[in-house]
Amino acid sequence: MSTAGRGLHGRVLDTLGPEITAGEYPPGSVLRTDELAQRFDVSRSVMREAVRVLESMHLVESRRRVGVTVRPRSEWNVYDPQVIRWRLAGTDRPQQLRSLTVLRSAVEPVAAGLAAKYATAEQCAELTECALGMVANSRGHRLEEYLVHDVAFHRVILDASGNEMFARLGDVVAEVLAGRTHHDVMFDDPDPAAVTLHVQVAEAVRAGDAVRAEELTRQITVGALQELDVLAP
Amino acid sequence: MSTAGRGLHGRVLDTLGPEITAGEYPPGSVLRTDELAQRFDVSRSVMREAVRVLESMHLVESRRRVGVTVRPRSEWNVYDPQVIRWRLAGTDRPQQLRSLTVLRSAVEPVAAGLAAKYATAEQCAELTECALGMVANSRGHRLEEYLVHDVAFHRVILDASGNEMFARLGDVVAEVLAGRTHHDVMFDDPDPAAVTLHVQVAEAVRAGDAVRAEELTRQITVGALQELDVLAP
DNA sequence: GTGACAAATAAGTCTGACTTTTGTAGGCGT
DNA sequence: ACGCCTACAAAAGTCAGACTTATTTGTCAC
Repeated sequence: MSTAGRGLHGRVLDTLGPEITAGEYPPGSVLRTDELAQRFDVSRSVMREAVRVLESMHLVESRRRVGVTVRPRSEWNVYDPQVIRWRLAGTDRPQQLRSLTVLRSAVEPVAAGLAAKYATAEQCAELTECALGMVANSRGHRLEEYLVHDVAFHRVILDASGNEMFARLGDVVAEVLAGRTHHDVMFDDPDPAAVTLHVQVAEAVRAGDAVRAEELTRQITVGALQELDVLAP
Repeated sequence: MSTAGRGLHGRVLDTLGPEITAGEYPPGSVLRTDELAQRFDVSRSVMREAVRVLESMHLVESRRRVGVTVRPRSEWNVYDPQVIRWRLAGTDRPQQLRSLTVLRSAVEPVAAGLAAKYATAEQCAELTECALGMVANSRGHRLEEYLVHDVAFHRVILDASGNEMFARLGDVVAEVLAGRTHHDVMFDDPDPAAVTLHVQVAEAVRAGDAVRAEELTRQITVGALQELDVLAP
């Protein structure tokens, strides 16, 4: 599911990345390439490649005669899917989940409005299909099946918006939704009101009613925010 | 201003990155590290580090016995500031500018609403100061001075939202605004209505009126979208 | 205290040899 | 003709060692 450490440097990142994003090395901490290479039992070339990747994510900065210093959280590339995954897997999970949900509340309504304008007939059909799938699995502890359709629904909306940057948030939304189902408290069955809203959004998009699609989606995201407030006050 | 090629691999990226994002190598194209190393006159180690960075941005994929293949645009990490800069500097500029402006139209209103809730007294003061600076430079061809305050204004809003992911869009917004002033057609003086809106947003945030701050900011971003439609239909 | 100079240090770079994976081509039998 | 298996080759991946360069820090003279 994850990037899967293809190559040695990837395996190094799989443990070093989460350590850094979890805050195990406070900002300003200094790591030395040689020591890291020894610790992970890899050559310096491999270690350097790993450091370069971390550097490109703005997690660390490498300077001569100083070492590899950890940058403050405020400078991280928090939109990097890899960084997001690392943070979701570690101690930063609650804050990361909140940030992402707020981001969703900003982006998804606008995306839905655009989808109402630009969605193809095929996308409309797919959307309706997803909504029906959600309805069909909204009762009887079918959380896994429900999740699949929920994720697909939001992916279609983001894709249909026609905005490449919105579309790229599909993976992120997928992980937020999956996280809600698997890790966090989830009621036995999804909120019926939310299910209805999804169906209505599909209708609005199909009808080309941008204002309505946007407003309905806003209600969905407001619900997600409230859900979060209940769990983590 | 840019990342500035610290180190040899950085200098390689400064030319190879823009080439890829400009679409000079169509998706599926295969590059070989040895050839690239020769072309840029660097050692393979350095070239490998550069490839690793491109790989972490999902611009390319490196596979044994095949080479370094360019990935389709739909898989790029389009939120990576470096990728954004490369695209803004190349042939992708119009599309990138549109994507970012649409993203702004989604994020900034919500950010302003949150800022109205969470902004500190200091941030409110800073905001008012920026708005005043915009007014003061809104006439008489003082585009540069105006730009400085405009950028600062939006940065404060995004920071004051309290959402780390919104805050990280400050640099992006800065480059969009700078691009509008420098590269694209810009009227001799900024739109007076936009200036007024900024002042009103500052007031609304200070007053803690989230709904009003959001709505006013939405008007600002709608203006930015219309501006774009005029330039690139 | 200030300035210049010297030493120490860690990243940066290059090279060459070796390993591992994997796509492809060729041979074989059915 | 078709499928399967093997052998080869190509390219990335890895490693070790020697060398370079920038930057900090400490020292000494003034």
